[in-house]
This record gives sequence, structure tokens and C-alpha cells, in this order.
Amino acid sequence: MSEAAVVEPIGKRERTKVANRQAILVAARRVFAKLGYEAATVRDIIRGTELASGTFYNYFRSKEEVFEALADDGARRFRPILRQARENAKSFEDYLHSAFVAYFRFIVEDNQQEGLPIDQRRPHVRMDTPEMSAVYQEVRQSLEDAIAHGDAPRVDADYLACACIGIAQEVGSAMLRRSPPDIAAAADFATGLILKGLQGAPRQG
Amino acid sequence: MSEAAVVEPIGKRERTKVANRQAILVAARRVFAKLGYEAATVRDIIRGTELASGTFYNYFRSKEEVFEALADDGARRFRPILRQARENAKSFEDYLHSAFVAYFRFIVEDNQQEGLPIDQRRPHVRMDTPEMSAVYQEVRQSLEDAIAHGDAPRVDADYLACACIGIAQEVGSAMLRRSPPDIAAAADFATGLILKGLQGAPRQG
Amino acid sequence: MSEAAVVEPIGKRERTKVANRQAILVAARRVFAKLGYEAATVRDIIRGTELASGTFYNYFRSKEEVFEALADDGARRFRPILRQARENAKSFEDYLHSAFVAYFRFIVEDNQQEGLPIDQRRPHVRMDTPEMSAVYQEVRQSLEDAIAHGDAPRVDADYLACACIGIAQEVGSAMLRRSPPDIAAAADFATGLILKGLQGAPRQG
Amino acid sequence: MSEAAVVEPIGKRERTKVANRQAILVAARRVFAKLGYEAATVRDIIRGTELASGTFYNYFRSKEEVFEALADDGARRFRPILRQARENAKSFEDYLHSAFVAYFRFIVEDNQQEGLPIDQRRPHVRMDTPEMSAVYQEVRQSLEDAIAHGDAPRVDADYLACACIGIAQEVGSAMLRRSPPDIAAAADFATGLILKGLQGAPRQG
DNA sequence: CATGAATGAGCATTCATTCAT
DNA sequence: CATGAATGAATGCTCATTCAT
Repeated sequence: MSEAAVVEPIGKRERTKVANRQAILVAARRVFAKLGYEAATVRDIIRGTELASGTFYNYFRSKEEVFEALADDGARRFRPILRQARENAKSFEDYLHSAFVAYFRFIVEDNQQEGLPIDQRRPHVRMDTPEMSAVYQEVRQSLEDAIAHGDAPRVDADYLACACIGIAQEVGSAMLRRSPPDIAAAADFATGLILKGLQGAPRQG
Repeated sequence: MSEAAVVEPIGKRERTKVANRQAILVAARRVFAKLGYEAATVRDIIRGTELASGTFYNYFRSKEEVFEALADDGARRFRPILRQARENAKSFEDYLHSAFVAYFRFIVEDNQQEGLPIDQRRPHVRMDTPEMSAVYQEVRQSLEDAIAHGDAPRVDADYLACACIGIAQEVGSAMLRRSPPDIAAAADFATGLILKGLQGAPRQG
Repeated sequence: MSEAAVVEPIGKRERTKVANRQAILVAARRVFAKLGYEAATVRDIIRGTELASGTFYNYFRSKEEVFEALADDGARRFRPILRQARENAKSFEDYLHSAFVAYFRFIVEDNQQEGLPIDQRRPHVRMDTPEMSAVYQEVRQSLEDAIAHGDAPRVDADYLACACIGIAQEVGSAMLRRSPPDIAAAADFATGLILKGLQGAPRQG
Repeated sequence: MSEAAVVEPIGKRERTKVANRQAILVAARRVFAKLGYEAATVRDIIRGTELASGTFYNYFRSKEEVFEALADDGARRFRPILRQARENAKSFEDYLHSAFVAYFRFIVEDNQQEGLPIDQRRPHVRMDTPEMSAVYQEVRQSLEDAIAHGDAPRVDADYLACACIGIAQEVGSAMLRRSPPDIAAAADFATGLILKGLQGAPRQG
């Protein structure tokens, strides 16, 4: 057994359970990004791996389940970033800005990875990514803290968190359409808008 | 017989043609709302009517085409409302508020129509509805006018219009989740946020 | 009524029964030639006329029935030619030659009419045209006459008639592939082959 | 268990794969013969097997592809026979006769296999079978050789090969209509006709 | 008779999922 | 556990045919 391991250590691309699961997740992320969640099929995902079709079902029961795993993964990667931003932030403004920068950076990176052919003809669809949920949770939490500390007015925290998500998504999309995408400018805009409204949004120049 | 003619002036052919087309559109609207655009199938739509499968293709060539018809329809109903709001508005604030009210009223009505079971298991997807595009166009136009007239600061009109859409969508969704949905409150929140930011958002009470 | 006739004599393209039937037949001939019998649909045929779909069924019960009508028509046009050739012929050779010339002329004309795009990728299919059946009947009759009069050896008339058809079809097809198609040469070849075999086939050169 | 391995040396997977492919081919041959290539549907073919509809697509991508496989198969079986006939032939006449015998034997066998109900209502269609193409190629080659060696007059080789095909098909069909089919007689007729024309065709008796 | 919309059977094809190996 | 062939439900779409007008 140990000899076999020596003879064939990397021969089969590490068909360990962990590796297989990871391979599926990686392929799924790419496929979802390219085709969209609905259009993507389990077959598309396994075609993106070197595994056999049946193997998929040893790890996930359905496309939904991979998506959830992916979402957990995304949130797991994104939430710490957000939380750290909150901890390091000197002010609520500072925090908001950091959060937007983090999110915009995130989608820019995701976009660069994918080939991103994306069918332009079909109606534009947006999906609740796990990152978004993370933003929602974090922003809401921070806001409630800020309100409790008297650092922010007592607004409707749910509505505000939702508004942040909406702004992040739409302004983020618009940013991606420009080249090059200017993360800082977009984050400045979003932060300014939320904090001071139109008056606070940076002048265009 | 002549009375019958008065009661039913439209030839039966014509009548059913219009009615069928309408039935398809209604079913399609419901199906798209329930399953999302991608997941919806032509067969889902016709199942939502009493028509035979082939009949669908006497009216539309594909799912895309129904969607476009729906979009045209939605925009046709919504834009005039928005435009009138702009014309009647005494100020930019007034206009914005009217627009949000109009949109929120719109989605509340749409939501009451549908059975709205909405498949909760699948990831939540949002779609660029035609109403949204209308909002975008109108808001952007109004904003550019306001900037030109010196009534608004010279912000990035594209970003701002996008932000309005994002806010409308997300705050709208959140509002629908509450019962009863309070259109005025949501519109107040959105308008206040955009005009004065957090400071302008109405205090919660 | 007579006045109406004066007012609108050709207004509606002579929607007489005869004209409709003829329109269908004409369209069918074209469609069969372009798409082949199997690939052709009733809808293709009616699309080739100005009639409504239902009208087709006032004249024919199915695609098969149009084809038969077409066949009868073809035979009706072709048989007299053949028969006259037989009556005018000074010898059996003369007759055979005339018959081949008539058939080859026929298919050349038919081919010039059609746009003849004809899908080359799919397996080549030949169909028993009514002309072919006519040839068969006529040739067989003539041959039996010739045998009875002692002008031809007592061969198997069925086989010989079949052979004539086979030769006519295949040499005819080959002739059409050349440009320009040389009817006389093809007829010389076919006649010579049948009468004297290889020795009788015209030398090339 | 070890004995079973001897009895069934092929893994069951492999065995059923080959068997399924074969089953599809067999069914396809029958279906094409019964309905004609165009009229035949993929579903007709799978209905002729015990397989599920989807299984077809594990083996062939389309009806065309089965047909090609069938054609390759037919040609692969038939060409060697023809070639051997050519090599063994003492004369051109001898060769021709052998070729006809081979072809007629072929179609007799094929016909015995099929249930051969053949839908009589639809117009009779003939298809360029792969065997026919093989005949064409072989006959043409042989003829050109014979001409080159001075064993045959310098006729139009293309036309002659076509004529042979036509004769083989039509006389072959006629032969099948008789019972019992007399291969030798049909081959005699065809050979005689081609070599010496009417004079050379065997007298009927 | 002409019309053309409605009908539903039928077709090619894809897909998620199972299961024998 | 991995494999990948088999399965049959489901989908988009076309078509022959009917029938109310």
C-alpha cells in the first residue's frame, strides 16, 4: 500500500473525496456564472469535471444542493471580510465604504475569472448570491449597532439593508459595464448616496 | 338575434382570439412570477390556460416572445403613469416620491392577482421587468433635466438611476413581505434616502 | 349579378373550384420536387397557394391523394406522347428511341422549372413517378406486340420493361448531372444498349 | 464463477453495449425498408427495439448517423464479394453475371429477414443503398479496365454503370415479386441484356 | 364552399436519476 | 465509492385535421 502510494502518487489527480467535492464545486461555480442558475444543468457541471455522471450524486443530491454549498462557501469567504471591515472601521461611513469596496472587488474578480460570454439577448436576471445575503446580514447588524450606539438615526433597518443590497447590485452591474471598472468611484458613489443622499453623492467631473 | 348582436357585437372569432391571447399573457405573467423567467416553460404557460399546446404557437413563437409582449404591455401601462408624475410634480422630490408610489402600487396590485405561492426552494431570482426599465429611463431623464436646470447636483446619472432601481426592487420586495404592505411608508423611505441619505430617511416609530 | 360580374371579373383571381384544384396541384408539384415526397407537408403545399389551410381538404383528403392526382395528371400528359411514338414508329428500335427521347425531354423540362436546390446531403431517393408507370405499361405492351408479330425475340416482357425503366431512371439522372444535358446522346445510349447490348451502345468519343 | 467467466467472457456491460447497438441497427434496417428513409422516424426505430427512447442517443446522434452506419456495414459486407467476383472472373461476362448473382442473392436474403409488410399505400420509393453505390463503383472500375484491355467497346462508362444499377434495382424488384425468386434466371437476363441487348436476353420458356 | 383558429398527437432531443458492475 | 449506460419523463415545436363562422 505504501509502495503503491510511492509508485502512483499523483497519477490519478488525487481522486480523494475532498478533491472530488471540490472539483464539483469549482465546475458548478463556473457553470452557474456562464449559463445562469436555471439554464445550468447537472450534466453541465459534471462535464466540467473529470468525474462520471453518477459520481455527482455521491456528493450532492441535486443542483440546488450544490448551489447551497456554493452559497455557504461564498458567504464563508465573504463574511469575514465584511466583519473585519466592521471591526477596523473608524466610523459607520468608513465601514460602509469598506463593505462596498469589498463587494465590488468581489464581483470584479468573479467576472474576470469567467469567460463571461453571457447571452445578452435574454432578459437580464439577477440572483440572490450568498454574498448578498451576507451583506444583508452584516449591514443590518452593523446598522442596528450604530443605531443602538446613537451613531445613526433610527431608520428602518430592514429597509435600509435592502436598499444597500439593491444599490450594491445595480451600481455594481453598471460598474462592470464600464471599462475599466472603477471600484473606488462606485464605492464613493454608493456610500455618499446612502449617507447624505443626492447631496452627498460625489459630483461628476 | 339583433339584440344578441348588441350584446355580443364582436364576432365570436375575434373575441376568442383576443381572449386567448390575453389568457396566455395572464398565465405567462403568473408563471414567470412563480417560477422565474428561465425556469418557466412554454408548457407551464399553456397549462395555466385552458388551451391546447399547439394554440400557444398561434399567438407567440416562443417564450421570449411572450415575455416581450408582457414587457411592452407592462411598460405601456407604467410609463404614462411615470410621465404624468413628472409633469405634475412640483419638485424633484415630489416627482421621485410619486414615482416610487406608482411602482410600489404596481407591484402590490400584481402581487394580489397572483396566487403567489412562489417556489421557495429555488434561489430567489429577480428579473429586469419592463416596469424597471421604464423607471430607469424616466428617472434618468428627469434627473438629467433636474441637473440641467440646476435643481440637482451633477451626480453620475447612470449610477443614480441604477441605484433607484435597486432600491425600488429591494425595498419593494421587503414591503411585500410585510402585511399589510405600506406603500406610503416605503415610498417615504426610498425618497428620503435618495434625497438626503440616512439623515433624510424617515425615523422609525 | 351580371353587372357584378362586369364590375369584378378578375378581382378575386377566379376562385372557381377548378382554379383552386389546379392551384393546389401546381403548388404540390413544385413542393414535391423541391422537398421530396416524404419531407413535403400539406402545409407546405397550401403555403404555396393563396388558399386557406382548411380549403385543401375540400379537394383532397391527404398528401397521398394529391400525389395520385398529380400522377394521373402526369400519366395523362405522358402516355399520349408515348402512344403516338409507337404509332409513328417504323420499327421497334425507332419506337424505343422515341420513347427515351420523350422521357428524357420530360425530366429535363421538369428540372428546369424547379429551382432545384435539392438537399444533396441526404441519401438519394428515387420515386416511382407516374411517367415511369406509363413507360412500363407502354413498353410492355409494345414489346408484347413486337414479340407477337415476330419482330422481337421472346424475352421476359416484365423483366425487359423493368430494365427499361431502370435504365431510363438512372441514365436520365446521370444525364441531368451533366451540363448541358444531351438528350439525344442519352437516348442513343439507352436504345443501343437495350437492342444490341454493349456492342450496340454508341462508342464514346 | 470461474466457469461462468468462461461461458460469458465479455463483461455484461460490454455485451449489452454491442447488443444494443446491433439491436438498433437491425431495427433501423427493417424500418428503413418498411417505411423508406424519409418517412422513418427515430421513434420508429427504437420502437423496433426493447430499449428506451433516450438510449438511442447513446449510440447514434441522429437518423442520418444510423443510416450511415448501416451503409458502411452494407458496403463492408458487399464490396468484398464483388471484388472477389472480379478477381475470379474469366471474362467480363463472367464477372457481370457473378455480380448480379451476388446482388440478387443479397436482396433475397435481406427480404427474407424483414417482415416486409411494406406500406403499399404510399408511393414506392427507392433508395440508393450502400450496396448500390458499391455496385456502381465496382462495375465502373471493371468496365474501365475491360475497355482499357480491349475486352469491351469504348462506351460511356458512367452511363453504363448507371444502367447496370437501374437494371439491377428494377429487375431485382421484379424478381422479388415472383415466387419463388429465381436468382439465376434474373442474373442471366440482366447479363444477357447488357452484353448483347435484346438478342442476348435469354428466350423465355 | 372558403376560412383560419383550435386541437392534440407526434417527433427529436435532453436531462436527472438509478443501478449493475 | 466510482463508473457510465439505461431509463423514461419532460420540453419545444410542427403537423394533419376539424369545425364554427
